[in-house]
Amino acid sequence: MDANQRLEALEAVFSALAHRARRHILLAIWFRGGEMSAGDIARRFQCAWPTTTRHLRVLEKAGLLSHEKRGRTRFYRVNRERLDVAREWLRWFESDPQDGS
Amino acid sequence: MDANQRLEALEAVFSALAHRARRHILLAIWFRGGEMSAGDIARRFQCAWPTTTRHLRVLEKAGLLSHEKRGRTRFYRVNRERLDVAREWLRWFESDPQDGS
DNA sequence: TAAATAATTAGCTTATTTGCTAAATTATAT
DNA sequence: ATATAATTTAGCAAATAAGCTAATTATTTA
Repeated sequence: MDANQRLEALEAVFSALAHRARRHILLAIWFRGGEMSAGDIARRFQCAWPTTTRHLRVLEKAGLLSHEKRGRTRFYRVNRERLDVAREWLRWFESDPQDGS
Repeated sequence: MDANQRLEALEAVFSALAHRARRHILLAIWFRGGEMSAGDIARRFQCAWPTTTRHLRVLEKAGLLSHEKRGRTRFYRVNRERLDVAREWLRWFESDPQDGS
């Protein structure tokens, strides 16, 4: 992964995590065993199904989810390791700041 | 901090981190020694000063920055510990998922 | 006090995001 | 073949976010 890809990943991951519903979806899938069908996800939330579908797409484009189709059902699962993109960015602030002025 | 405040904090922190310029501002201040004047921040970025001012306000409302006024200059500093709000959310995904269905 | 400097606030425009309903797609069951 | 179920895509309206310029506020210097 080159520097540019890493920047894009950062952008996508942090943007995806910015919406309450999307954070909620990730948690819901994770605590259901890491995998959940689109319908079950949609039913768990108040908003209309197409709205949830779009949230799923945003999460998937960010690499935080992937899906597999079994019959007419799509199962989404969390790509837990992709959250490291955010974790790594946060790590910049773990060591004391240098004065680079 | 009660549950509702924690949710609001989460919302504010992740929303603030969603914008490239704001992440960049945090890093710039941090690596300048943890403190930097509004003018120095504004000059470091391509966008107009008022745009940066608004980014600073978003970051400050999220608790990620605070400022102190010395003369006519405002110095912003990073509230490093506030990033824990994001770190803690990410920790949900550290232990293996439970099947709670 | 007037001019200059540091920064913000106001207000406007454009772009993006979010939510909705209706229509389309794909797969299973009758 | 037809109907039903699971889900997405299309397309629109409303809300939010982001950028800009011009005006304002507060502080220091001449």
